[in-house]
Amino acid sequence: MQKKIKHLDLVFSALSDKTRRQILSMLLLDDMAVTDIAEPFEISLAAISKHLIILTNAGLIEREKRGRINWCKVQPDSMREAIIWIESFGHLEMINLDILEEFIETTIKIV
Amino acid sequence: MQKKIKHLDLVFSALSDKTRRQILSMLLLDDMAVTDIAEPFEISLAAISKHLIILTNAGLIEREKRGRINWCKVQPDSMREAIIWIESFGHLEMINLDILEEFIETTIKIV
DNA sequence: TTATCATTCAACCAAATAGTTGAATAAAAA
DNA sequence: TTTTTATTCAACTATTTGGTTGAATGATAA
Repeated sequence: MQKKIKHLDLVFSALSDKTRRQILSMLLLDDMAVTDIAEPFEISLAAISKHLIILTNAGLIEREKRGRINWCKVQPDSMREAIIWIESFGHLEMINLDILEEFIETTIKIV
Repeated sequence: MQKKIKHLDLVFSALSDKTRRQILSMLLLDDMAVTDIAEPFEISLAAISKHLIILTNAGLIEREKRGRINWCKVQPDSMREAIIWIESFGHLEMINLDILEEFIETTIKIV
């Protein structure tokens, strides 16, 4: 139970940064290497590396090192707990599917 | 669009603190005054007041001052955007309703 | 009016965060 | 072997965060 509390902190905290949400959106489309993830951003590679460590600690992504490439992939299951928590508000109304669909079409922009 | 980005930051950041999540859970049951919200916590009233300001800025709660009492109520709609964002992961699987129901029964504890 | 209650403000502190640059490590390519 | 590429580490800085205490404000009660 104590572990769960900590995990929720880590997940929400990880999601509270625009850069990290954008990274997750990118990884939704395909697994990527650290250098490629960093490419569209203007901050340093070391800064991106730190963001990836935070995402990894929250369980939101997983890493696999093959050769000198460190592959990153999104780990959607890690958000289950956060979804449950956040869904319990709004009196459990399921969200409007039209809005959801519209969102999907613009995922990358809404970060 | 820039505003939306900011708002998501504020919501996820507000949710990343255990005390604030607990406050939201309490407010789900009933509207409360600041002093009553602070009662179960061991930190100072001023610290609780700061948490409430953060929750207010994120739009997660609303305040109404009647007399010298500052009433707080949860504002579930403010989470819609966050729900949409977070739901887009896990490939849009709706969450398991059994898990959800179990969660509801223990809402206050899982913070 | 005076005292009390509810809440916030102001000033401060310690720890965490997000960024930097330059060096270190480790694998692949030349 | 030497060089290049991919990534992280180390040390540093500026800002933010979550907490404190004591004073200030503003409304109600005595």
